Amino acid sequence: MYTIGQVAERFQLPISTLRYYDKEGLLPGIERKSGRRLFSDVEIEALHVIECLKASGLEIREIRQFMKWCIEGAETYGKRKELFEARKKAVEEEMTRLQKTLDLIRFKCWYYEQAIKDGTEEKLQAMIPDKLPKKLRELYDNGHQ
Amino acid sequence: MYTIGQVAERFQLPISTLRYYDKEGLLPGIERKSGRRLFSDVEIEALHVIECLKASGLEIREIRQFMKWCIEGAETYGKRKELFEARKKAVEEEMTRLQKTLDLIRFKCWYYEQAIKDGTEEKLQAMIPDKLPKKLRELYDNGHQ
DNA sequence: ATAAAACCTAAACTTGACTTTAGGTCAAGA
DNA sequence: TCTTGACCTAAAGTCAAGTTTAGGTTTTAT
Repeated sequence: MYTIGQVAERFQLPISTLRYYDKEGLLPGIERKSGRRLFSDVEIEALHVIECLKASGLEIREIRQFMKWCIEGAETYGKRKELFEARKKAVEEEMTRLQKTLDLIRFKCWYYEQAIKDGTEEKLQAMIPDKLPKKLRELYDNGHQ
Repeated sequence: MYTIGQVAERFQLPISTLRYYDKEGLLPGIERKSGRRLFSDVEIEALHVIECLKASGLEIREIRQFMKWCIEGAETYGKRKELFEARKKAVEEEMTRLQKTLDLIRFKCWYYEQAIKDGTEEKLQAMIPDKLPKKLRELYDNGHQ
């Protein structure tokens, strides 16, 4: 059993955030001793899942719904699985988007490197439409679809 | 030259968002004709960069700073390059984080699949600590570092 | 010429996820 | 015992990134 301070330290989260999660129903059935929250391994695991779902882009209110399903037991296995399947898809799409973002960023890094190395921006801008090396041209185009 | 409506359509953004970007200084020096904004290729390119920087996690106020640097000309090449280098690092880190998130999500998908297929949650939970196939065990651990 | 569609501004409002504040309770060490 | 640090709640505040509203102007199609 851990105090709220110990858990905050372990997850590197402010205590106020843990209280907020509890208030929002993300830690249903957490034990109390004379008013103080007692975090057990169940809550530690819940916090791992909360961080995972948050990182996947899920909102607090949807995480609360998931926690409700957990309490309802076996009858909600299907809903819970579908939720994670949907998060999988969302995260995969976000990674694809970030990969495209990265392509354009890499192009811009190269672009400014050239600009610093050998000339004015004007020269370079004239260069983009047709004289770009094939690989960089692809990076540029990727960023602009 | 494009109207705000045409650009909104092209980028699939609400018109109000384009006005907001302009108000926040993200489209410096945009032309006007009798009060109406006229988007040229310069603004189209700016919007591509705005979407890229936003996707990388940059805030509006920092994108405004970047746009100011663009106006200042060649003397800010260094600052602009450093900004993109920093965004590259940030996006790479985010992708690493999302990969870990995905590992845990995949584990949860598998977990609920098992739960639905062959039994109660209790049996499964007892199974996690030691009887997990090696590959899934790794997924689980990845999600909990 | 006129009416609808597209545009404009300023200012207020919204939303989500916290954080801060104010005022109090509890417990462990000196 | 006392006091200090860790904890508690409710309610208000904050912040970013828009969105909505209200009232007005301009363009375009009939």
